[in-house]
Amino acid sequence: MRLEFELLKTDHNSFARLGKITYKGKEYLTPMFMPVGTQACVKTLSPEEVKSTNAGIILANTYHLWLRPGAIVVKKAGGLHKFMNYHGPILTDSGGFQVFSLSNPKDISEEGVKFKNHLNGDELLLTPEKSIAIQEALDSDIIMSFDECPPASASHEYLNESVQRTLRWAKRGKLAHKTDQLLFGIVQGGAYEDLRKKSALETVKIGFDGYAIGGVANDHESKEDMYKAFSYSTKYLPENKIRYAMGIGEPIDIIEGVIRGIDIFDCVSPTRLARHGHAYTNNGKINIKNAQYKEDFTPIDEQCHCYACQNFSKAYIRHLIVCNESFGARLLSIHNINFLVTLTDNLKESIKNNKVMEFKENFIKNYYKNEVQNEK
RNA sequence: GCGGAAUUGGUGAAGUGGUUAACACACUAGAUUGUGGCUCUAGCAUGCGUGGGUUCGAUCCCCACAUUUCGCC
Repeated sequence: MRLEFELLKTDHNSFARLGKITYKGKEYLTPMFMPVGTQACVKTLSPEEVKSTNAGIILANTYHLWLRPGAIVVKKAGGLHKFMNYHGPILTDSGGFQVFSLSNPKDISEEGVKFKNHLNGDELLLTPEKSIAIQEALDSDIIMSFDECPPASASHEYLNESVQRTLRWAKRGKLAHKTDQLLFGIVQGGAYEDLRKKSALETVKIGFDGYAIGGVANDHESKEDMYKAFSYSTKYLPENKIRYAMGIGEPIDIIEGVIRGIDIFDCVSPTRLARHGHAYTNNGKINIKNAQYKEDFTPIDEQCHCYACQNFSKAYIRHLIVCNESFGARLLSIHNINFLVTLTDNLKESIKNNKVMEFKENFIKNYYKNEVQNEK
């Protein structure tokens, strides 16, 4: 096994968990936030800059690397780690999310999903076996089962069928899997407890090295529904395996996820928001393009230890973003990833002290302070 | 000094004797959750150089002035 997980402690007042991942002799604690590097690159950042944020695992995407440069090219390069010169743990998404974002329901069959290659229009078929084969060629450390990721607004009837299909695909993927890479199963079922329960129990029965919660935050569903999906899933998952909330999230969603027993998270938002000029702070999200920062020569966050905050002012970063200089997106990406990693570090501390609920109250008080004032 | 042309938001500009002055850029905000990397959404001239006149009605027609520009002396 490339990577071991050990549950160290559970919070006394919630389902929050402190865990330890061991990889190549190095230890990484959970809860953990994983930055996304879809095309074998965390957008705008070098591997050194990614490491400077203290991020552990990073993500790459099967679908995108399959199209470009091709799984064979990455294999010839010696695998993803060598290809992109990142030697920490890497997780690959199965392409399941692209089922949701790039295809129509009618393109989904028992065999797999038909895609139109978004680059040249070629018709492609992705199947559970193919997804596993590509991920094995990429040689990431954690690979994901190929799932269907329907919108949360789908009917109970559709979600039920979808859960069944995802289970059949999970079995096929597990059968096809031959390497020592960890294989994670994915729980679906929208915000319905019966479906999440069935999906979780059946997925566990198949037996995976970790379990993900999918189908959340993909349809502008309410936060309440998202948190239900977390609770209804983790409730039926084994204690000694990693739980992973796919595509989450915003700071508050990470906190709520941790409280409901989730260990790892990934999200594009720190890097995408960075490219669009937004920065996370403990006092809420700011848009650094706002005119009020034009002559603000203080860092984004006085307390922050990231490279951007240690060396540059809001006025300078604003200037870079306004002028479309890529260094601006890079600095904000470093800051935003660092912010989420620090958030999960703070969560680890509060789990140790059984103070997760207090931490959440405090965080909300500061983070949404300005919005509350504006409402008054 | 004489003659011609021009003058429309921060910018480049379209336009018409008749309801809310096109479009683009810039600007001002907002959005973004398993990333199709510069995207999407909204706002932004109570006014068309200034002053008069003609007209039911003028940014548009007429006159004067100002400014810019071209040519000539």
